[in-house]
Amino acid sequence: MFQEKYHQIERMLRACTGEEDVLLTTGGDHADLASTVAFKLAKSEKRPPREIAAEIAERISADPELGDIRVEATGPYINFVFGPSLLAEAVREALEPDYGNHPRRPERVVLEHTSANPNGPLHVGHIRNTVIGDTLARAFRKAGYPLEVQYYLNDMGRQIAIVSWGFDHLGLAREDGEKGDHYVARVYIAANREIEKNLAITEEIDHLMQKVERGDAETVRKFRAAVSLCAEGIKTTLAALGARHDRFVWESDFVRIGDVDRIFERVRRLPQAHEDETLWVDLSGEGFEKKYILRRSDGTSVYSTRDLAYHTWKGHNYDRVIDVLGADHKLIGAQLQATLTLLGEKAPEIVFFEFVSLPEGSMSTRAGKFVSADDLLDEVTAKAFDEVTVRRPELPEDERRSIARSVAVAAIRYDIVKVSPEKSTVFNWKEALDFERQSGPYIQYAHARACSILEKAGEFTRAYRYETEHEVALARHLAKFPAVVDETVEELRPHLLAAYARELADLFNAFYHYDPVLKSGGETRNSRLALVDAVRNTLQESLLTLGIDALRNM
RNA sequence: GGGUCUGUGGCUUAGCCAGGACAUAGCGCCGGGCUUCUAACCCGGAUGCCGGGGGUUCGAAUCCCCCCAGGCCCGCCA
Repeated sequence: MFQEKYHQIERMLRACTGEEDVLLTTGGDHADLASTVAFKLAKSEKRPPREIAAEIAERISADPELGDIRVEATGPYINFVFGPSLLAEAVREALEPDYGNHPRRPERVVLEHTSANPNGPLHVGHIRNTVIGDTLARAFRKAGYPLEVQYYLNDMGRQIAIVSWGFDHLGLAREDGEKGDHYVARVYIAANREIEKNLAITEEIDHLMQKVERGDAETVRKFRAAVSLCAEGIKTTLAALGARHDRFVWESDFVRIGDVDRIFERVRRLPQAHEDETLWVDLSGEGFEKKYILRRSDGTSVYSTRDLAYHTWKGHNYDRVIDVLGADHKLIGAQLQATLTLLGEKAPEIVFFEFVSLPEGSMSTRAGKFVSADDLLDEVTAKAFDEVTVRRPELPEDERRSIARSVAVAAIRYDIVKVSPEKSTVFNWKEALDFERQSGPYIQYAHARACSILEKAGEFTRAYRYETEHEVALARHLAKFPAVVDETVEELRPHLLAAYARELADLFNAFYHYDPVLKSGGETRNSRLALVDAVRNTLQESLLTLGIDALRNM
């Protein structure tokens, strides 16, 4: 309804003013939609904007196509306010199952996210990638796109060689109950300590990398074993966070099936290519200073070469290619895009997010300086269990445990997704453990409240008459949800969805305190119950899109 | 040094790309509200030269230039 009315009003304003861009936006507190086109016309017509706004408002309000929308000029602004029948329509739409879903769209999308190196567990920096990526994935599916989510497993990098060397030489045993990824990190950290003590080991690592690139069976088997062990642990963590990948793509496959060699051949034919002891591309024409090296002097490929092969493959199999990457990949991401373009391939769209650090500085798997996602989940779940036990002591323990797990994921995911990706952040335990306003649990709580009211209400006949300030504000906000899903996907900004859900919870809580539902009667009661149900459904759909459980009880 | 992102009340943060109506909200602080639909809640109050300086514009947190501060990047690592 909202998007339809937006386009209708835009059309009417265009017809009325002759302007292409009629400067139509959401009107905030003032209106559902508002235009500042009068300012623009004031210049060419040399007349005061308020005069022009008044004229436009008058002409448009005379048009029967307008329907149940009130137009008024407030000074130079032209405001459009939805009338009662549109508010009723908004609530009716918000009651539909899968509210916010868009019709199927044709473009096949591949979204890559997380793709952390399998040399240790995911830490609080990695899961910013996971939460942004998984939320976008859910939003894309809601927006109607056929989507595949991929994790690119770097299984032949230097750090894997180090892990493999560590397994062979350090004799560290796996502890009881130790997750594979944490075990791998322990070996990786210890191996790095050895390398610091004895630099000759570096040559052994180089040798391992040459062997794996040549496809030496024993070395490949060892690398795969280490990577699998770590990846299993990572998958467990991803599942606990509610993030699902459709496919894990192994980097070494692109070497094995010959795609990397084909990239070498194609790059070599580029006018920008240079071949001495290495193969490199001169991207100075694209604004990059340094050589973009794709083949080492020992003949092996580097990460960038394999990434070119991977993205070439993605470009051939999908219409849109999207990567979620940390800001430390900005340069290499831009070089990748530039080189793919030179090769005539599709360049990916990249969503960058800035770094998460600890109060004491940057995180480092190699130095063992990080807060793992597993530890974070454990701590937050323990706190959530305490909270739910205080509030709902009568619930059986297994139910409290289950609620605590959902609340913990909500707290963690929301805490991450609510911040714009371009902001760098410092991990903070106090904020991570906060379940109050502007948190995931706060939104879950609003949803549970709505469920509770509906449960107590029993049968009722829906009505749709909204008059109080709080009812009207809620209905207006409900109408915007499909547009927010669209905007999230178009701008690749998942925090828009986070803000929307929080605002809806805020409005619902205010309504809850001012407008009694069960104690009202007749059409008011039926209208408010329908509104509560519509809010419940919309909160549920937005929480689901954020990867947060919509609890009925907490 | 070059590139890039960020800088909004004590702290965290929205708005910036597509310039307009009193700059968004939370935490913290002060003061209220639970025999009433779940108080993980609500209401009121104090707190802002939107990093600094120029410019463009009828109008700048938003666009342009310079400067300052911080993060990240600048490897035959990934």
